Amino acid sequence: MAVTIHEVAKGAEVSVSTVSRAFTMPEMVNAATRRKVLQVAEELGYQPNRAARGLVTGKTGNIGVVVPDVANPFFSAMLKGCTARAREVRHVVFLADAAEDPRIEAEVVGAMAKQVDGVVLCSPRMEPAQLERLVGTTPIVLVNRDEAGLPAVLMESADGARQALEHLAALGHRRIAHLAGPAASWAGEERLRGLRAAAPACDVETVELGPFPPTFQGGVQAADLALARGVTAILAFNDLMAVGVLNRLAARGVAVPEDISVVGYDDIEMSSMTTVPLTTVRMPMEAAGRAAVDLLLDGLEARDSPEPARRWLPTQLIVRSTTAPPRPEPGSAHAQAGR
Amino acid sequence: MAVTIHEVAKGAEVSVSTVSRAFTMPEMVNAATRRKVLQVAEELGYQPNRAARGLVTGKTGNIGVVVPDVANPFFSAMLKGCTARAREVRHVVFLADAAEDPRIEAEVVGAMAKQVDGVVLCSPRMEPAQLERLVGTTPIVLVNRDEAGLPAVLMESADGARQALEHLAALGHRRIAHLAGPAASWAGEERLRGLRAAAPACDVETVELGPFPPTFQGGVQAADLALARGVTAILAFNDLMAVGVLNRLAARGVAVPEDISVVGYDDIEMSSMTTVPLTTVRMPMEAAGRAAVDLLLDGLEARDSPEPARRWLPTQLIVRSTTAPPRPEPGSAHAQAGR
DNA sequence: ACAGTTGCTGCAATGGTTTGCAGGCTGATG
DNA sequence: CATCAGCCTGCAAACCATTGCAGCAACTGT
Repeated sequence: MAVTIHEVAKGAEVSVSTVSRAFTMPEMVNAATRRKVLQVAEELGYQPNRAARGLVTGKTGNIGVVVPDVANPFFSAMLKGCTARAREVRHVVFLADAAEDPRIEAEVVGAMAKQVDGVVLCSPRMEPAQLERLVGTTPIVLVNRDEAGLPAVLMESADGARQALEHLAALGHRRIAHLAGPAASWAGEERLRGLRAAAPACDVETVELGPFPPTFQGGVQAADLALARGVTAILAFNDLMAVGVLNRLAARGVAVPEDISVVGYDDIEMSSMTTVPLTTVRMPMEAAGRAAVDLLLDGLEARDSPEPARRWLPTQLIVRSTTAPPRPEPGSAHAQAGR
Repeated sequence: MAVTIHEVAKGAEVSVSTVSRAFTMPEMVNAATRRKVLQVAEELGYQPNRAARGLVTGKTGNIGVVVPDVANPFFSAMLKGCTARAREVRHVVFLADAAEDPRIEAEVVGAMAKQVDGVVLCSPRMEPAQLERLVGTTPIVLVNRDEAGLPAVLMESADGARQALEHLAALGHRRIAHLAGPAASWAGEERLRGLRAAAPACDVETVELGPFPPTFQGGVQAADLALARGVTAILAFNDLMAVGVLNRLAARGVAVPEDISVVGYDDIEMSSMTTVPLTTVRMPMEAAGRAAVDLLLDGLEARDSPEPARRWLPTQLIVRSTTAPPRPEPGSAHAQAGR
């Protein structure tokens, strides 16, 4: 059905080798011959079959990407980075959605392994041991997870948390709740680390709540708990939770940012669309996707480098409208009289 | 590097043919032999190389999916449906993000064509002529677009618009704005068709505005125009626009749903998370993705059927909190005195 | 005119898998 | 015991592309 290299060869009256070379090693074939070949190929609509090439060269030009959930904006942004970068370097991507299931994660990389040059694992949920088993199957790069021995692109989650905390502290907040996400989250641990490290210097007391599901519902659930603890600001695990918090707070009649400040994490699209736009720390998800495929491809070139490459991407606090100075305490010396 | 059928054959002391058959035509090989083969394969961690199989059988077990923008929740939901269904039928998906560019769309299906059994094109932006050219390259099924001669899965957009309109009419609205999306959108045309068909029967006057970009910004821009036209309700092209409308309305001090009703379209995740949850018509995006891969695979089986298959999926109005009866007109006979 | 380059091209092997065909073994039938 | 029909199994060709090697022509320098 589809047109092969043989038909082009026949059409251009050359051997298949020449056709092949015309595409992959242009300088090796006579300019006139090449022109002819390319022209015939164009007319016939020939597209090389990369699978066949992969068989002989060992390089397929495909890369695998597995995400826990494509419908999650955090991951779809990452995925977008991967596909965009892959296209730039003339690769195509195999996608697998693991449906948040560690077993599926392992299974799909096995299924893809033979057809790709390597796979990028976004926030893999699986155990280190399982991960270990996958290495050797095919080259791997991790995103948003740090496992000894594996190349990874990481985001400075801890630093983001620090920025958020300092921002809040500078506004005058002294008692801040942190709503944790899933216990197993690497990024979550990092954030907590950053928070704990920065808290003393900022002279703030953190109230650690959770874990909660990293969803809108998780946020509404957490809001009440935070409120009961008498904090003036809330740091949510991610934007989805933060939006849940915002909603619950509105429902209970507490004003944001007047009564309480809220900051999210990730900066998904939605964050700028809430009725009062969300202050959040931006994670460079798309950049992470791009970096991951670069790392993967570089790693394939340079087999030699002993220690696994890792790329750190900066995070940045985006101040919007859900943060403000806390209401002055009634008896406080600093209470502003006028106004 | 990777373990091939040959090593399994050696390990199980049989020929490669037998190993191959043990996997693909189990009933043809002796039960004991098969057990042995499967066991050795398991031990060695053998995974068949589907690319090689594809070369000889012409069926790769891969399907291509191209979307205009993975980061768009509408498409990521569709994509999720595709990947989920593909996994169930033991296929893997090749993903391409066309970045909303018709040229890229055409290009990527060309690039994938040889490696997949067919491709599903989600809301393709390209011209009918271009589309035509692609047919013949590889089997294709369309989603959310109706082009003569091609199998497609379609959503009853017109009916969704009808439901929304009737809902609004039943609440008492008589003058309703419709905010159109991109002019080239098939779904948009369908909706308009449904709207126009239903309006007379409902005794409502529609004010057709647009086209606008189908985004948050498009919505804020459109809101002012709608307001100026003195409507009591707004039907937006999609939820993103509706959220933009909501925001702009809030900023201008008009209360939703008291002063004006708003209904969106699509029912993306975000719709239920706005401070006042959005009334919208639900598009079965994930179901559409699943249906698309089914249609594609069925089409491959039954080459014979002459007329292209098409699957229509129902849409459904989801009433949440942005719709309510309009404020009674000051001089109206029906104005409620008490209260 | 000759040997040595240089530049281009074709032959044939290669990769991992499927599959048509033929051969071998077992057991049943006569 | 001969025949024949299943069953299984192996051999070898095929799929599409890449690439080392060798061949060939034209050109260089002498």
